[in-house]
Amino acid sequence: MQDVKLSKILREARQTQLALAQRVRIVTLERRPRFVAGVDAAFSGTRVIGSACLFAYVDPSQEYPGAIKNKVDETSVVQEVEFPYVPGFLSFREAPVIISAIRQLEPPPDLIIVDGQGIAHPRRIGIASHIGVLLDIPAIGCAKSRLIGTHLEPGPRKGQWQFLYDKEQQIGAVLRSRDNVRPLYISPGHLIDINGCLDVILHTTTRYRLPEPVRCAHNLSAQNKQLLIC
DNA sequence: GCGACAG
DNA sequence: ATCTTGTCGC
Repeated sequence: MQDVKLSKILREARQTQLALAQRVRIVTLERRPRFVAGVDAAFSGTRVIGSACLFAYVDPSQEYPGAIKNKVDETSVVQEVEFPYVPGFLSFREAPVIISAIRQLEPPPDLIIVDGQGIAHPRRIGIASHIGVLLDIPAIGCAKSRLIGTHLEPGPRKGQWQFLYDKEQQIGAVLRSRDNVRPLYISPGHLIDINGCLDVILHTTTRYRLPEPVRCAHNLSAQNKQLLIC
């Protein structure tokens, strides 16, 4: 990626995003997911490690069974990094490997929680929406910090939240996933709405700030990164 | 023109 | 994201 061509590359990437954004659907989740996947990526030199962890968290026929921690499957894929990190274009850097990892999960996930934004993005197509649309699977954006939007400070207790706005539009929620921790920036990726996102995130988060599937994927990526170095 | 800016 | 030890706080 040479700087001289970066502007041209971003121009094309932007067009891709505008097309994908047309396909994003924010709707009420039809049924509670049974197989929930968490995904993340780690970097080492010129390579990127994408990981996906699948959990059978939610009982579709009953109330959420609480902190079930039964991992069903986990996958990891290594690729050469081919895109720089540019705010607003994260998906072109991380989505390819992550999608490869997700495709190897058995069984396929009913929902995916992505480390990044969903529609809380300048063009409403953050990495969670990007992945959700390409795979046609419900997806949630679960970011550790803000990309765009304004919001009131949510209360200090777990479960307290505030809407994230872009102008007058509600694009997500700022959620306290644990008592006294920095809030998470939650936003619909695809085939789900804000309420659905809060419902799933709260029921997949146990004793840490991040939802268990995402935490697992993060650890797996870091672990494989080490194996890659040695 | 000056900041802001997921991972 | 990554480079990195000890340390402040609940």
